[in-house]
Amino acid sequence: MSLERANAAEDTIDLGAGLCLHGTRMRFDRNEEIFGEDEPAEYIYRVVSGAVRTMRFSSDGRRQILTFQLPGDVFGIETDEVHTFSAEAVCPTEVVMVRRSLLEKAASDDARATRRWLELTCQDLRNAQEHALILGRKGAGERVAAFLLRFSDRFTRGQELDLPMSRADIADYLGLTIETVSRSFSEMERTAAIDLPSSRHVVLRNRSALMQLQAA
Amino acid sequence: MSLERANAAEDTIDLGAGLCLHGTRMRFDRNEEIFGEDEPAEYIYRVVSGAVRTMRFSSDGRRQILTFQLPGDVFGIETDEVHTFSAEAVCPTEVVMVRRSLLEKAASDDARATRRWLELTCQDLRNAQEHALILGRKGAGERVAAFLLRFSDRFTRGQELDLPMSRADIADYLGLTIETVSRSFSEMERTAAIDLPSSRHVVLRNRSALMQLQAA
DNA sequence: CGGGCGATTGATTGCCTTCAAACGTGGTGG
DNA sequence: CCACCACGTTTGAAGGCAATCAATCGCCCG
Repeated sequence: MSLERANAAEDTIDLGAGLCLHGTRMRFDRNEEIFGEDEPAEYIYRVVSGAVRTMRFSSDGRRQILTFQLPGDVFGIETDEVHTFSAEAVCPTEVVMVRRSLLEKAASDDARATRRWLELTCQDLRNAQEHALILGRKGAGERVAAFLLRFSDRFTRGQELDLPMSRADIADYLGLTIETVSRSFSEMERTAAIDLPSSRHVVLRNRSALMQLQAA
Repeated sequence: MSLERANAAEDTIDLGAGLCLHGTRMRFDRNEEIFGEDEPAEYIYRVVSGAVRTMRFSSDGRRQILTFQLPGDVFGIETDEVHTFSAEAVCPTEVVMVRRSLLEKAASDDARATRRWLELTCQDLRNAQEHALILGRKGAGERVAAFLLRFSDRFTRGQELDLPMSRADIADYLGLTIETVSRSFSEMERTAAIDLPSSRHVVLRNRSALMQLQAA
């Protein structure tokens, strides 16, 4: 019984102050689309396990990854009726999806829900601005170092991170090419800032060296 | 009497639905700081005339301009207690500043105020994401063309725009150097996409050519 | 008329991209 | 169980685009 309740509790998006929106759990395969740009925004999402990328495409097909969403992150909540970006699973991923109408209802019933929604959006905005700083004013090595440090808190166990995403994903997040990202990793390994036991597994050997590298 | 009321009405920030926050008008000289990063966020602002740039600096001093705020635009409203970016007047500028506590009060009294706040933040987020696409995936000419088109609706009279900002500002907004921006303008003039009667005055001669140029 | 600042133009450098090839690993079928 | 294939990654060589360095121009203001 308490187990049932615990499971039920997990299929929600928590807005704090005891406000939980109930939704349904959903699985997505690697590279499967969760929603597309210009599609009606019917649901909001929370990552349960795995990882999600949100992205936009330029008219000639170049891809810019806007964010990586990790377990616990909420995404897809815009005030717009239509998604302004698309979202895909980076790897096999579980999400909870909640009808947007439930969020709208909660927001009109309880001011704290709107407030929480606002705070989530502000957080996204700060992240986007930090991202703009990286894209506009940093060199390749600096971008990759900043990437590792930015996500080291999130998918880390000690100093070891397991990257769920490919080099192509990192490249499209940082505005670089696959090759340049790979070279930056190799360079960091040669300078003993990191270890690369495998391409997706990074060990931060010298965090302060990374901090210095990142310092655009 | 009616004139007095009209003037008073202008010293407000309008949240829609009849919600107006009263503030005080303020003038800033060219390049004068309005607020700085990490300063307590005591006020929110609306541009009355002139133009404002918001920006962040990397640790070694490189500047990234995040947005240009034009008359009518509201800026400086974050949920954070502290500004995460700084703001300066691009040219002699008038703003209305409203105590943040007034906004917080309005938001806790009226759900529509929070909702409006949320919508403004979402708009900022969309702009930031569009900006990321430009910074991450476009070449120099494409960036400058996108810049002209993006702002052509705002400070335009017909096909003529008066840029309030310097080449340095444009460069720091687009993640380029002054020289590259200048060369892009010259190139556009040579290909008859624009005219440049003076460095701050641009005439859009061939809008579809610009659209094509921008198409990353 | 002279000074200063912003903008333009030119020459060169350097970093990242592009093109190309080899490597390694995980998965599949023989 | 091993061979083979596909795909992601790494590495190398060459080229291109924007940054840098440097000089001139034009304009506003004193």
